[in-house]
Amino acid sequence: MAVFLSTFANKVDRKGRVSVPAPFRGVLDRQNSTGIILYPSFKHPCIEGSGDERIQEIVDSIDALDVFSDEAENLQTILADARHLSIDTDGRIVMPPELLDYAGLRDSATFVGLGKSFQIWAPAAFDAHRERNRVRAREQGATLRIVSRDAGGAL
Amino acid sequence: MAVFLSTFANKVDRKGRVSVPAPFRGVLDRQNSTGIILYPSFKHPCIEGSGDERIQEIVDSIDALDVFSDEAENLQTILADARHLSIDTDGRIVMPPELLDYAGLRDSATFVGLGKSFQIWAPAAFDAHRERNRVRAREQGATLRIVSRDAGGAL
DNA sequence: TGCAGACCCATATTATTCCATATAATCTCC
DNA sequence: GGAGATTATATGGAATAATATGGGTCTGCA
Repeated sequence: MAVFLSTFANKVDRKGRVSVPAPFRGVLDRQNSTGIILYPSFKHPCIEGSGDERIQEIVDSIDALDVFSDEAENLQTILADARHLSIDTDGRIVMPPELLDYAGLRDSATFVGLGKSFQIWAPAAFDAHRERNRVRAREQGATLRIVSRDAGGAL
Repeated sequence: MAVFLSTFANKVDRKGRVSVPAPFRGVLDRQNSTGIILYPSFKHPCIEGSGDERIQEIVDSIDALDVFSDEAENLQTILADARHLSIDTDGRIVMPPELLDYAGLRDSATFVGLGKSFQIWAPAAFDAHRERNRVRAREQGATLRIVSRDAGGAL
């Protein structure tokens, strides 16, 4: 399966238009995706994106649940906030104002490949996020090493 | 299968007419739906909506049930209150007064995509409902995050 | 004849398509 | 291997189409 890789920063014009990075468009083509799905991230101030088959997975998950459960309503919240956007002949999408606001996007957007999906960040917010992740990875890596050494009794 | 996504707020005029959001009309077309089915929600003060297909599923379900069961009667209640509305050449429907009352609709209606179906809310009521859902999703998300070992991070 | 519904039209606003250009990447031929 | 040519990409602006929405007209029905 084709995967979203690497990071690209593109401009957002006055109409809210952004070029989807060409490599991402290639991935979407290979997934036979008719467009692109965007929805606000639960966890971060950024936008989650993917091909449209992802939404089918969420809809199917909801079907498998009790219609009136909290869990089903949580998932439905994703659908209510999600947007299906078509990519125009120039490879651009028009970002809805709600999503621009949610991610704090102004005149630039950073596309971040995450394998099966990707994210869209305000550049400054993404830099901070990446730095936090690096620090945490370093700390947790150190912790893991200490634990495994202790367990092994090498010290 | 095409799914209802996103949220749209449209006006209700003096005659009770509302534009069905164009993306929703597209979904209905792709479902070969001749019109639109509306019925009051069991759980919330809003209107549930879908294409004709969905009602066919409900009718078939009733056929498969014990005629005198509570379940059958619940489903039949839906049918009794459900309305089939046709979409006019301008993409509008005329909302029946009973449904307007039930959802507390006055001069504006919020269409909320939920995948295979959608809901219609009074804007203020929907805002409150959405906020409740967000709080709950955050709480449940927090629980999940702790379980998935993200608690160690600097979030 | 009054009333509600279906249908038609006008229009402002918004969204989509089309076109032009600058920049970057790739290719080709010498 | 390198300079010029060619293509792909990103980006801005203008032209065109779609949408939402208000008002009017014509029916059939009570």
